[in-house]
Amino acid sequence: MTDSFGPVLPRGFYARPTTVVARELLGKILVHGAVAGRIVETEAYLDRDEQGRIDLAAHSAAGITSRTRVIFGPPGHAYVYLAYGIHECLNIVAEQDGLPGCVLIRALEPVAGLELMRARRPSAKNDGELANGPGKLTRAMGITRRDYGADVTSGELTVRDAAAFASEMVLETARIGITKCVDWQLRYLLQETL
DNA sequence: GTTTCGATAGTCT
DNA sequence: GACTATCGAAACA
Repeated sequence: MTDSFGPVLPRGFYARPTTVVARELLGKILVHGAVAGRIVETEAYLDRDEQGRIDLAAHSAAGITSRTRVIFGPPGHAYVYLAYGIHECLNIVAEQDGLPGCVLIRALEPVAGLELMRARRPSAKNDGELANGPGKLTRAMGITRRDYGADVTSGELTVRDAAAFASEMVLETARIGITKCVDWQLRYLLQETL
């Protein structure tokens, strides 16, 4: 990859526990073609928690289907699904091949290709609203179900390493928009320290 | 400013 | 046949 966005994260980055991958994806740069954004919010969707309880909020809890199969496959691939019949959402598969686990990318700070993002997101009132939600960021970045299963360690859609955040801290909260396992603290966000 | 609600189609039961 | 890992417009305060 010979562009200005920095080194692509290797497969090994993703072949770790989902919670670790979710936390460490914060601050990294998601690149799709000429557009890029800094990841500032993620959620982990697990197989089981530390006490062995099944994560019933995870799509993989339904088992291997045509939709969920990529979640059980090798790490570092994109799981894109349609939410509420309208919005496409991007996840990145974690854990070793054969084990389910993925990280929902919930929000980005636009970094490059702002003009294109604005054109794709006409309802955004300012640049902060271009990608501040899982359905919004896929729209802004041009990510669709065509990217289902895409390898994010090479090609058009990649995640790049970035300098560690200095003035921000990681906040852990409950996940959004689910009805099962609502108290699990698996949402990670970057917050400015004041 | 906050709350409510409809849109809309793929997936699973 | 029911449900959904969301969004944005409209209604209200």
